Amino acid sequence: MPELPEVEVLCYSLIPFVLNKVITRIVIYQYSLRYPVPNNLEDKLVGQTINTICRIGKYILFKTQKGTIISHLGMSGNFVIKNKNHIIAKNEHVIIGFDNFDLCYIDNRRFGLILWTENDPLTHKLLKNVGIDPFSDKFTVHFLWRSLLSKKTNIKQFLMNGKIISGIGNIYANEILFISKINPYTVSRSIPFEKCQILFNNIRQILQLAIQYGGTSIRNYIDAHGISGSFQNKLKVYGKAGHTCSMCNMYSLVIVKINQRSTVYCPYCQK
DNA sequence: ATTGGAACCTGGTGGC
DNA sequence: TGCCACCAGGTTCCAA
Repeated sequence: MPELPEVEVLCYSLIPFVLNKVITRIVIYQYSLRYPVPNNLEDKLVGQTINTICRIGKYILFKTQKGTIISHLGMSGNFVIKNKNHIIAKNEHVIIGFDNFDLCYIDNRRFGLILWTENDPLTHKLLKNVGIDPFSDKFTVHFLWRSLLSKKTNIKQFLMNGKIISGIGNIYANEILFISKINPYTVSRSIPFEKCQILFNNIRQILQLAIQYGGTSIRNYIDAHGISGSFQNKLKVYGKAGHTCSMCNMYSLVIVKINQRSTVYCPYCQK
C-alpha cells in the first residue's frame, strides 16, 4: 500500500485522532514483523502522550516525551482507528489504545515494523540512511543531477532507491518515468541535464497530485478515517499493460520486470 | 564499492 | 471445487 503519498495522507489523517492524546494500553498479538516488536512496549508507552507525528521517507514517527515509535508499513501495513472493544481483525498485530479509541496496526504480509527508540530517531540504524525527501528544500535539480551522474544503474531502480531520494516506490516510479518520457532502462548517468530538469519537476508533480487525491488505493489502502484514495483513477501506466498509450494513442503499453518489479512503459514515447 | 537476486510473508487471482 | 503458479504500494542481506 504505501509509497510517499499514501504514508503522507495516512500520517496527516492520524493527527486529529492521536496528537496530544495519552496512550492507555498496548496489546501485541504478533511480535514477528520485519523486526520483532519490542516486548517492553507497554512499559515504555502507557501513560505517554503523543507530541508529534511525522513522516520520514516512508517511515511514520510517533514522538512522546520519553522516546519515539518508529513504524513502517512495508507492502501491506496500515494504521486504522477503531472503537474500543472492536472485534480483532485477522492480521491486526498491535493495538495502541487511547481513552476513546484504538490505533490498530494491521499488516497481512508483515513486512512492516514497529520499533521504539529513546535516542534521536534520526540516528537510528533504519533512519540515518533515508534519502532526501522530494519535498525538502535540499531536493534540488542539482542534487538530482549530481546523484544521477554518480549511478550506473537504470533510472527505474535509481528512482526507487530510497537512500538517494526517499518515498518513490514502484507505482510512482512508473508514472514519473512515463510523463517524463524516459525509458526505464536508461542508465542514470547518461540522462542529459534537460531531462533531469523535467524529471525533477515530475517527481514533485506526481507525488503532490497523488497526495491531493488521497493516494492510490488498490487492494486495501485506506486512511485512518477509512477513506480510500483515488489516484488509481489517474494512473497512466501502472496496471495498464496492454492498453493503448495515452500519449501517442498508437502503441500498446509493455510490461517487463526490472529488478524484480513490474515495469510498464510505452516503448515509443519513452526513448 | 556496486549490483542483481533471494529472502522475508500472506492473500488474491487466473488457468487447468 | 481444488490445486498450483504467480502476482502484489518494500527493504535488507548476501554473494558475485
